[in-house]
Amino acid sequence: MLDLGFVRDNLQLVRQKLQERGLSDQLGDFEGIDRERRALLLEVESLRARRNKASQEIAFLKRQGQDASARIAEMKEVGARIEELEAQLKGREEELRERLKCLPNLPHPSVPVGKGAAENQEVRRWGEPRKFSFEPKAHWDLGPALGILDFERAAKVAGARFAVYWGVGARLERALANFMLDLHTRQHGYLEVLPPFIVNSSSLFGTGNLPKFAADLFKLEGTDYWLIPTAEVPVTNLYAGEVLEAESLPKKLCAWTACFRSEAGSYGKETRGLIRQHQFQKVELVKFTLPENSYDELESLTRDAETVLQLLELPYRVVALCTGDLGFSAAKTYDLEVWLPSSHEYKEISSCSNFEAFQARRANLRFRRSKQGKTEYLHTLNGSGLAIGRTWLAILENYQEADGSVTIPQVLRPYLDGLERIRPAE
RNA sequence: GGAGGGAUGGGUGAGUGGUUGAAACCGGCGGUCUUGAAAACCGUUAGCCCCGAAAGGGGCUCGGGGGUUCGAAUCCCUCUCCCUCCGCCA
Repeated sequence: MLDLGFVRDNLQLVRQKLQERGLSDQLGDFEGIDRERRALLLEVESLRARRNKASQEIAFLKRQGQDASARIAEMKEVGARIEELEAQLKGREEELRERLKCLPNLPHPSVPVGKGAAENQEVRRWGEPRKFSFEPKAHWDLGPALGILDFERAAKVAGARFAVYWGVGARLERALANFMLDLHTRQHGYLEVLPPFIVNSSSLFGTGNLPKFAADLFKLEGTDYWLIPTAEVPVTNLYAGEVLEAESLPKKLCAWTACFRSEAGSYGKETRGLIRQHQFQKVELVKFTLPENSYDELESLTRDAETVLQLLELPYRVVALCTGDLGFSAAKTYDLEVWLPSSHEYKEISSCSNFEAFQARRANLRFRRSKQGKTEYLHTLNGSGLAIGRTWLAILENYQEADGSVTIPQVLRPYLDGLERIRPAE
């Protein structure tokens, strides 16, 4: 959420940034409503001041055993007037809050201006896509042929966009989770946390998923519980409402969770394979930082995520999302895209973002520079490190052999009892 | 699922309609004393918002929301969370 005072003082800028995102002007008569709001507030508060003073007089008169009925009658009227004005004030505040809640974050000046994914800017590439001496297969052919991936039975027990992993397939998924968690906790200084996979709506508001994006989520019927679309939601809200010490920043957390997405509106898009599922696993990196450090922290967080791909020796590129492709809460985002030989393209496998104080304001995440200092909003960042399902499929496709077997990347072998290759089941 | 109890400032905890934004204690900060530290003593110690150039003035907040009242931390309703007991359960 943007700061009310900031929006008031920078309406032009906010309007321009909205436009750069390719969004229509949702501000409406922001200034007018705010002006009315402040006029009402002024009047209500002065009436309340009057009532407070009179209340003391009434108390005094009563204690003296004198008659206070005249003052009481007078205050009865004042009270009614206050009530009237309060209702109006509440209406104005509500209007402003509704607008503010639905306003996206402002893109950072370094974010390229553009309409959509086509105008994202490639920042760097790593690794050389392998030259195949045969036609590389897609993972949705390789996996089932190896007997480690099964969409039919998943459809039977759940439905479309679910998968069942069998045997080594399941182990590979688990090995990837362990490998990523070990890397980030041992080499990159993150603290592992295991959060709830179900959250309340207040947490989803904190990260910016609500109120606008309820359709992307699974809600548990008859409750205020939602399945998490990413560990970002529970982890970012861990310190909601708290005031942290500046010395405790940055806090670097990493979490393995299942993630659940309704994928409403994506019908017909990437329906085959593991790319777009209702349920997948992910290791998420989350940082809470000082405002002045957040952009450096974004660079290092992105590098931490890239390290996973480098160690797995999967070719990838880094792109800076343009204004038109940027998520609602993000001020700046780098996507990591892994090479997929079957489709001859780079496919998103991680998204690393700086949210600046946008989520901090919504979730009330603050810090203090000194004991007697003022509280300030901290900055939040997160990135996938990595999406496990997509890493799994990238390994299958990039490490496949002509006979349909798949070589296990070196770094994963210790997690699989030294297994070097997945071969078709007998 | 059933029955009961609770939520007050950084912490413990008092306060059951009127100078209570809130006692006391602990903690924190500043000081006195000391070579230094401890102890002791003294002082100080919530947040948010509005008006204002500032000085200053005002408002709101005792888990959230609503109500009663001239006036609510205190009374009523409701929601959330926590605790105890019973049942069930990994």
